[in-house]
Amino acid sequence: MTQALYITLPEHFNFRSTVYSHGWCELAPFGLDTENWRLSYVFGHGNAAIPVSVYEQGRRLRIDVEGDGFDKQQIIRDVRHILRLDDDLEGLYTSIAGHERLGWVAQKGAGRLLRSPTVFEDLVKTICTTNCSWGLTKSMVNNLVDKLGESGAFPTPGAMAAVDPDFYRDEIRAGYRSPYFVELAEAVAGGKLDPESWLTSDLSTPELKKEMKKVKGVGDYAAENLLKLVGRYDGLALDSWLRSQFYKNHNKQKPCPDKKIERHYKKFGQWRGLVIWCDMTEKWIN
DNA sequence: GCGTCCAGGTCTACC
DNA sequence: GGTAGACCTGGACGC
Repeated sequence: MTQALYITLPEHFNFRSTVYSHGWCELAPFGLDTENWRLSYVFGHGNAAIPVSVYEQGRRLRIDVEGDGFDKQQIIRDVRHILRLDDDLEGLYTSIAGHERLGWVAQKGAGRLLRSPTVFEDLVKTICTTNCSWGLTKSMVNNLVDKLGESGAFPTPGAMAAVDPDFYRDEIRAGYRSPYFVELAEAVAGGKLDPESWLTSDLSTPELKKEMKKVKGVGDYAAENLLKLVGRYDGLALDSWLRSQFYKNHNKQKPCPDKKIERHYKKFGQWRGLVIWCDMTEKWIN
């Protein structure tokens, strides 16, 4: 049985640019049907797995939900969260106003970065992006969902804490990250760490970054990527891909120190992390 | 077939 | 605070 829910879309929202904002739409339990332009996801609510399919219908977003007995308001809250529907990007658009190269961002209503329903899931996925190819990232995340998730949903901290490092090495193919996942899952499941609190933290960005880096496997890049996903854009989150794109677009293909990249985007202030991301991913969106 | 390199980096030991 | 070396995996590449 399929039920439909609807959300009225805000101004300056672009469904496709949000879905394509970064690689998250390729990571389970997300799925993308580009023929019909539907984004699918499997929510884990309690012990239930709830598959949904999200697509545009005029200025509304339609959510097809499989099954019954689910909490409609929670589904709507979660969809608003993953698509960043309540994010205010006026500051971003103001910071790039009149900029020749970046005019398309405001024009398209781009700048919203797709995220998972929980910071925990984004944290685990971010660790899966470090020091490996994108193909291996997808493989690790697929394995987590297939082997530890409930009916296609992303595994809970409890489920991830219930297996040992050998399981992560042998089944998830997580390599040296294996003990990091056990330690993280145990801390979250045991209440010692609450990544969800990062969404509303009063800490300054440098202090919050420091907190994030206490998690094993989270360094500068991973922390700054997570900061973007909790709505703070004053870190560039430089990784090998972003650096190579900068060299191609702004430095005649030649490598340069990170400080030069930082200088280039300094003028965009607290929005610089989002500006560099939009600047380097223009071809994905347009 | 085999060895090397490197990808959406981070940790630890050492200075 | 800065840096060298180690670290899983798997695909690409050269030989």
